Amino acid sequence: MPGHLLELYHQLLDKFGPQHWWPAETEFEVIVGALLTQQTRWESVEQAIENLKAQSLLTPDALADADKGTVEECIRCTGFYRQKRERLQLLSQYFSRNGVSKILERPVDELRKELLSQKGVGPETADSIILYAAHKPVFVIDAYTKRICECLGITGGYETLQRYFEDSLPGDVSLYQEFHALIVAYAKQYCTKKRCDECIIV
DNA sequence: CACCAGGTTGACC
DNA sequence: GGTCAACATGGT
Repeated sequence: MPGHLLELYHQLLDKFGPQHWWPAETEFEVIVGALLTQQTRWESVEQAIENLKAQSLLTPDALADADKGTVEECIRCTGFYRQKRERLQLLSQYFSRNGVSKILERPVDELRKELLSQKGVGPETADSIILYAAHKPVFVIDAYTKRICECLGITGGYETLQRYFEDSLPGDVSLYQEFHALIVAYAKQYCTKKRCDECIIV
C-alpha cells in the first residue's frame, strides 16, 4: 500500500523537526562533501571541508591544481584518503573545465549520466549532488533508506527504491531534501544494524 | 578489540 | 544480471 510515505514524512518531521540538511556556502562545497561523505561520518567531512577552506582549496581551479600531499592531509580524516584525493581532483578538473553552474543547469537525465561517468561518483553521490547542489527533485537512496525500506517490505536495487519514493511523493526539492535527512536522523537512532526499536514506521 | 560510518570500483561468477 | 573484497580513518 504505497501512499504512506507522505504520512511517514510528517510523522518524522513532527518527531525530529526540520533538519536543514547540507549546509554549505557554495555548490562546489556540496559537491566536495558528497564525494567525501562516502562511508564516513559527517563530522569528519566537516573537518575536512574546514581544512580545505583554510588552504583556500574549495574552488574547482584551486583543488584541481593543488599539491597532492596537501589535499590528502586535509581529507585524511574522512578515510580512503588516497583514492578520494585522486577522485576529488579529477572531479575538480571536470567542474573547472566546464563550469559548475553550466554543468548543474543541464537537464537532469543528462546531468545524472555525466556525473555517473566521473570516477568515484556512483548513484548516491550523483543524486546528492543533483538534489542538494543542482536543486532538482531526485530522491537520494542511502544505506539508511535501504534499511528502512526493508522494514516497510520494499525490496529492490537503487533505481527500484528511488522510483518507489518518487512515484509516491510530489516532486518537490525541499520535501526530498528534508525527507532524506529525516530518514537518516530516524534510522541512526532507532534502526541501527544491531537493533530496530520503537519502529514508528511499520 | 571488534564493529561501524550519509559508497564506489573492478574482479569474478 | 548479482556478489564481494578492497579502500583507511576515527568514534563507540
